[in-house]
Amino acid sequence: MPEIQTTRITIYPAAPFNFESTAYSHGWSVLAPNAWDKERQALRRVHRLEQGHVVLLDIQGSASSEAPEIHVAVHHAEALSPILQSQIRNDVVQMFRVEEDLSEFYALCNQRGGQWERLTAGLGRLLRSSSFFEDVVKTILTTNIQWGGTKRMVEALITAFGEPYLGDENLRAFPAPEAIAAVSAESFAEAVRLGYRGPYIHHLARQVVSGDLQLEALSASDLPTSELKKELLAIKGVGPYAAATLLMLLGRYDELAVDTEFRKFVSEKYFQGEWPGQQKAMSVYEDWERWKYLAFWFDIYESDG
DNA sequence: GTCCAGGTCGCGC
DNA sequence: GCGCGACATGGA
Repeated sequence: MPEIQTTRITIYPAAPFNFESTAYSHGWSVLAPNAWDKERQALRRVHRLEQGHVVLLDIQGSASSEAPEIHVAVHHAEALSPILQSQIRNDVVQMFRVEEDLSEFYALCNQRGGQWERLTAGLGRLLRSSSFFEDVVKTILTTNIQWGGTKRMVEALITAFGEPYLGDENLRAFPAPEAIAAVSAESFAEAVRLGYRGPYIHHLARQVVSGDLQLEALSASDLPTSELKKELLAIKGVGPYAAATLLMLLGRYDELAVDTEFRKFVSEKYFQGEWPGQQKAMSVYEDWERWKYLAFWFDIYESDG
């Protein structure tokens, strides 16, 4: 057993920034290889670096909302070069959307008043993954399945193809596309029971590895949302719901992800339990301009209490 | 056993 | 462009 070292990295987001609400903002917080430690209000993640190192991240926020800080404890065996440390910093910055400017959204929240004002204290950031590949795979695995099924499939995928942290079979990182692409579609389907989604994931991994699909470049592109959406819809397994979810993950909130959850909530809250049709349902959030997704998300969140 | 899930695909019209 | 059945899997 190699000796474990801990390297600490501190990130200083601009205020307002609420760590807990970002870390625990949606299902991604508890979807492997992430885990939420409620006691310590800490996000743990088995994290694979580009060069193949696997480290364990323990991420916490500071108490102060005036001068917010993110404390990352990196547990590792091999030495962590400054380059690797900087990569980890960038990954955490992406996951927590440290550089996303929500001031325009907050202005709309203040106009609305009431429950919406609470968000302006640095809420509204929804956790991302450190790679868009991981976000796309996970999003495809949320379609036509209950949340329990999504968790099971993601865990199975990680168990079969994720690299372990220090040889610990129970702590594995999210698989690199190369690991999935290395096996045949048949072996992949046998190794991980993803149902009809299996071929989509395998094909996606092969496309990413071959360079036919430049996912990470796409995620960083400044294409207009409508064109970006077209590119996302071209991915097998990604339809209107998944595309809107992925746009949200990329910080574009103009599209609503219409699914059973959306239908149920909007019907009940605004239309006496009747589904009014997609156009009318979406019109509920029309005046949120390019912040519709966040408005819907926190409409549910605030209604749940 | 039967139904169906935070949908999407591929067809036929 | 729109409607419709099929789709793998396992939990409810």
